[in-house]
Amino acid sequence: MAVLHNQRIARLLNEMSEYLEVQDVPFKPSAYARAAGIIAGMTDEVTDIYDQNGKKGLDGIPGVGKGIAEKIEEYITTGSIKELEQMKKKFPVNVSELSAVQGVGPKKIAALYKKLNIKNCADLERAVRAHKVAGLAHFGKKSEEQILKGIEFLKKGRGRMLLGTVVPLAQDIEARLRSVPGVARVTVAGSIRRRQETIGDIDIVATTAHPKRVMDAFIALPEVEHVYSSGPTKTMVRLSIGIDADLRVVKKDCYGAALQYFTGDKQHNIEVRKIAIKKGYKLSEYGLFKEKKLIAAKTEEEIYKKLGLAYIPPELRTASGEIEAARRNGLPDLIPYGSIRGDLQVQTNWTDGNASIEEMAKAAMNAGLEYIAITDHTQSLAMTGGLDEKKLARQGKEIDALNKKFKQKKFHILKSAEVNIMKDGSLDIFDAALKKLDLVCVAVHSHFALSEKEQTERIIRALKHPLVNILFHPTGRRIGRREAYALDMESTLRAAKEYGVAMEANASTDRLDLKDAHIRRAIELGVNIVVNSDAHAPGHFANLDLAIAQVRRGWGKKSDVLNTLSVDKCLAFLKRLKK
DNA sequence: GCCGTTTTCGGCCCGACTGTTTTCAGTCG
Repeated sequence: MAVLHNQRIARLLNEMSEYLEVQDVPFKPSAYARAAGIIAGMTDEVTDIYDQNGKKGLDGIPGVGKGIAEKIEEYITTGSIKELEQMKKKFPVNVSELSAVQGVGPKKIAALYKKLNIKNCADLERAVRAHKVAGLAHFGKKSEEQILKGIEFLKKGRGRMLLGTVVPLAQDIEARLRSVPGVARVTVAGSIRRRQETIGDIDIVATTAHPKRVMDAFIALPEVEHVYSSGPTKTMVRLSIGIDADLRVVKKDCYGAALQYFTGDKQHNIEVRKIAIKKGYKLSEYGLFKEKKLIAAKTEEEIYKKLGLAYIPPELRTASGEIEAARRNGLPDLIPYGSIRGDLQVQTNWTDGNASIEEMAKAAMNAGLEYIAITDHTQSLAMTGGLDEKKLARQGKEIDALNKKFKQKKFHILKSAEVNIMKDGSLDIFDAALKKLDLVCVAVHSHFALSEKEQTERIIRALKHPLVNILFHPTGRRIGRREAYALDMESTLRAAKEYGVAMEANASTDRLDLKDAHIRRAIELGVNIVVNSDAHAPGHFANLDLAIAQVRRGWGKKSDVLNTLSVDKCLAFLKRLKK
């Protein structure tokens, strides 16, 4: 609940920022966007701060001053912000929808509205297809092509939401349904339970002796916008955030069968049911039956067991070899959630993070971590104020001092950097400075459009560098926003193995990069994985489990992931890899 | 609209890249 509230305030401030920006208002947009970013990453509840200390308390939040504090207060007390509503009236354009199109920003949105009365993506697509856009100032043929491509991409991702967006909401709904009197169990199943990177709808299984009470509570949730259908065992609704949710209520005795039925993906379920048929059984959401006799239904474990299979963890139920492996008892012992001991990608306010090194360290400690690596951007990523050799040295001194301070707490801060890989595969920091770091991490942030051959050669050259330990977000994709750059993953992974570089499983909600399939291949090739949050704010350490989920989907064990080790062992391992 | 060991007023993050231009606006994060 807490997180959702902050997200909501952050979204509103972001909207303020967008509308101010299209109106070419100077400086205010970045002030609003900054405040939104900070609030989105906060672990404390803004409404709690307001309840306890009023506007003064809000003023104390970094990035929030008198003006924005007033807006937040207005939102908390009245549910809307007058100025935002007025701006929307004056400029009736879906700014967030249009700016989601790659290459379309505030200036272009303003021009498109003023010249062609374009208010949303549908308008834009029509205008582009009629070639009305190319004539405008600063728009040409290529702009039209780019816009069309951007719109197509958005359409492909339509209707699916990020795992990291949906999980907190689903867990929140789960908790609220569980508190309904008479409810025995509630579990979110479906693609969320499998921890798939994007989610099409929320499937919930509940057991109770009083189905109607749960259904009524479900329909009465404030998030419910529309009820498609509702009966004693199944209710389907649309939630206001733009995703459907289904609640299925079964008797306590067939809980396992229902869960099994609603968790596996389509193909997994078909395969499992085929096995049942072969053995003379029938499998449904009500149980495993021989003729009419119930064989198993209470737990998933007993159902799989009766079918001659080991228990298959939800993340693996995708019909990609898990059933054969379960039959010969060859499933991997998956890395447990919560087993990361140190986070090796953390940004701070030295560049584009929004908290100090000390604040991030404290948040990491609170999240149960034993160490973090500070990995701010380097100089060629100018928009983030990337660090050069001098600044890296200065930052190193600050880290030394903090390590002294945290000595009794046995918490360790490592010196590192997210070193930018240049177009030719070289790094933008001299080796002499890199040698002073505890570990060197590299990443691509530009020249996304190189051919597959060029991109692969470029990255492999960086991996070959004798000081490089980890490749961050190896494919550069942003789910639903930007495709991965063209990259020969097989060659890249083989190079990582040869040159002793670990691959990151990045937990940022729209990255999840490497993704499950690549992780699985990496592990097959003996490449080590590192699970990182890519935290830019104290609240982001909570994302680590999202990447652990992807490692699990990639059949990863604890021993495949280097930062499940203690800080000393992890560093020693990375050094040994390089030899 | 926010912020302050250069400032309570006057700055606002330091740049690369693309596609549009014919010297530069707009986007990216």
